[in-house]
Amino acid sequence: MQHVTQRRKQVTQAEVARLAGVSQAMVSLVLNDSDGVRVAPETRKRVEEALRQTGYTVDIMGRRLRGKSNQILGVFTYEAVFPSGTADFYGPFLGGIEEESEAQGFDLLLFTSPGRRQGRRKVYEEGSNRLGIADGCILLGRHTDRDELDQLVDERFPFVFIGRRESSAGPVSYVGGDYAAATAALYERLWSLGHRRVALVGYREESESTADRRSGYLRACRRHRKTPLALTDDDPSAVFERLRADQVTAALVETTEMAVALHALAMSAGLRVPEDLSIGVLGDTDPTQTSSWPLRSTPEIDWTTFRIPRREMGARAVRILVGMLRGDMEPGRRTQVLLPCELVDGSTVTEAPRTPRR
Amino acid sequence: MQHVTQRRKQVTQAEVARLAGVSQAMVSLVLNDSDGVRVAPETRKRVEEALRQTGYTVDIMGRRLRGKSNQILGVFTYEAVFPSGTADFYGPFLGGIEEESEAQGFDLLLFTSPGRRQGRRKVYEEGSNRLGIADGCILLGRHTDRDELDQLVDERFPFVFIGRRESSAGPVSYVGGDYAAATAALYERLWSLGHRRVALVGYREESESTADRRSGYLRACRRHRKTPLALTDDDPSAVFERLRADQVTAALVETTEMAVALHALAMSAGLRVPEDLSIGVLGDTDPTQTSSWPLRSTPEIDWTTFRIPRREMGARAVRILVGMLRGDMEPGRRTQVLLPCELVDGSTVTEAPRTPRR
DNA sequence: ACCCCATGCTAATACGTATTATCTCTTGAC
DNA sequence: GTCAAGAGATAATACGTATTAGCATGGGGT
Repeated sequence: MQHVTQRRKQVTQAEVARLAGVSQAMVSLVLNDSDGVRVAPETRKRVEEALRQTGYTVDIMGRRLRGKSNQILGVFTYEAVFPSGTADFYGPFLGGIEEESEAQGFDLLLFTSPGRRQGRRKVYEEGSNRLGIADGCILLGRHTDRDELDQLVDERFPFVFIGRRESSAGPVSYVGGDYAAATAALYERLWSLGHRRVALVGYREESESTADRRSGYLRACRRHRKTPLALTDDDPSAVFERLRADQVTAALVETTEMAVALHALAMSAGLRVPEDLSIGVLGDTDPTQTSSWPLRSTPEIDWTTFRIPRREMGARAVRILVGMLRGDMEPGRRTQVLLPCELVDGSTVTEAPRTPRR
Repeated sequence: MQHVTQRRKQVTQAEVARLAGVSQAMVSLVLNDSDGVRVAPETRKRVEEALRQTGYTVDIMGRRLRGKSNQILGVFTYEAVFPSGTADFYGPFLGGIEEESEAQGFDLLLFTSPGRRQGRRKVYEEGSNRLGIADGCILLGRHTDRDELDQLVDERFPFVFIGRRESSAGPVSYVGGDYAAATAALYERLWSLGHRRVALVGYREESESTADRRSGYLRACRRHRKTPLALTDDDPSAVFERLRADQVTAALVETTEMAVALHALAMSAGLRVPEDLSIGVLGDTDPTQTSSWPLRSTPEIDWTTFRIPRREMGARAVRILVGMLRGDMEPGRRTQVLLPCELVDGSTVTEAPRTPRR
């Protein structure tokens, strides 16, 4: 038993060249089929034969170091991609990404190694940036690190975010859902059903998506000359009390968790949903996301909400990124896309009650 | 508008060195804290200051170019990883793979580009093997290509299969589920419930997993001195008729699809499941797999089956692969693991009927 | 005064690849 | 016979990093 690791002899171009009796450069030329440089058919034959014999595979590091692309798109997620639970947030995104990558002829590099800080991943860990292995990168995840984003923009590394992101360091390419428009549309739906007191219940934490939802809500309020009631309190029962006090007949709720909690509170207070209180969920949001709202055993509720086109977003992001890599765009420009979200009619919204609740 | 792609601005050690007034080597020394080489505290200070100012990050490629091993594990799947449907076959496997990779400090490279032939992916495309990009590779998928597998073994590329595989070219490392034992256990369960005519309904196509299930079934039959009845016909109603003709009281069925079809046929023939016919499913198999059996709108049935430890299999495969890469094993040896599958008691198995069905 | 050695740094090199400049033939035209 | 052209190959180089060999300096021991 030889204790030496039978290291897979990484075949280099130099070895292939030796076997074929040519120079390393010749091998590279044959491999890359460079225009303008002619290779004798006989030599090409010999080199190709040697390539087959040795089972040569290109070393991406060497290649990339030289500044060539290696047909790899990085995918960086701020949380684990495959959760242990059944709920699956990233799945549809990745589905779209995978599908489109395959169509475009790129492999996907999932960055998992950089380690985490407090459960969240970091792009830059101990000053090492692994992103560079890929030609470009797609970033996903709710918990974005501002400084990291800035640094990324600064480095001019080609990347596309899924979900709208802003950076003080410059414009960011992204593909997001048009939450503002969808929220406004949901408001309009409620309005047409007779609701005149519509509240917004959102995250306290400020992120782009939360801001978008609120801006859509505020826009709709302004349009109908109604005073907005935007609640962000983390305490469900306090929120619920506030809704009752203000005689709210419909609530636009940012996450399913919050909606579930409100639903439960309403039930136990003797209110029926939707007859007494209509509830609209602002997007089929991440079911796995941590929330301070207590999530009880959920009966399957057929929420009225809007569908976030996750799969399309993933695919679109890939197309944009590949476009950037091809140099289709002027360097400075960035592509920013908001895809429409389709309204989903569920059973948690109906006409406003005739007599306001006491 | 400059049409040249703006080259990525990467801070290099050389630039840091220039700023600090030292050599590139000095920067590297400071960064790596090499033992034996001493750096003057004052110089170290200056370099560290320059590092902070520039926001330097290590270029992983330059580094790995020296050491080889790029801390990347390849994942090759013979079908798309993220299906568009809700059913998710690969999810749990990948979950385990991801988790363990992260723990081991490896990134994952999903191979999607090699193109497909008739919907199935191919490892070797145009003779070039992209797998070599990774340090080692994990292979998954029902539709394995014999020749490809042989070639892989031949190349001595480090890889681990998920699911038992055999190759004529040599031993293969794998992590599988112990279908034989689990099938035998399910048989024993049925036996203890009084069933004396237990049939096997499996794939016609011969694969390792199918073979394992059958071998477990045959072993159990031998133990109880019963003549096996192993059906592989693709026509559900023919199979069902055969079961009736042979007065079978319990069927071990390889896939959920087949089970669903049998269930439906039994119902429409006036038989109750499980009172008249017990059905055990041999593993919670891939719900997305194509089957010739017609899959009707399925009521959610609480099958009696065994749980395939997918997540554990993924994680284990990674550990084995990383071990191979580290050289823990003697080169020639291969690791072959079968993980136990836990029995799941559902509502499709009960005591054998007193009077055999007519 | 001389040598030795430790200290603190730099120059040089290797890693694998792609590309450019350069070199060597062969051949055809004059 | 000479020259130009051009085909066909090679040498050289750059990419960013880690490491080793080596260079300068100075202090202490003999």
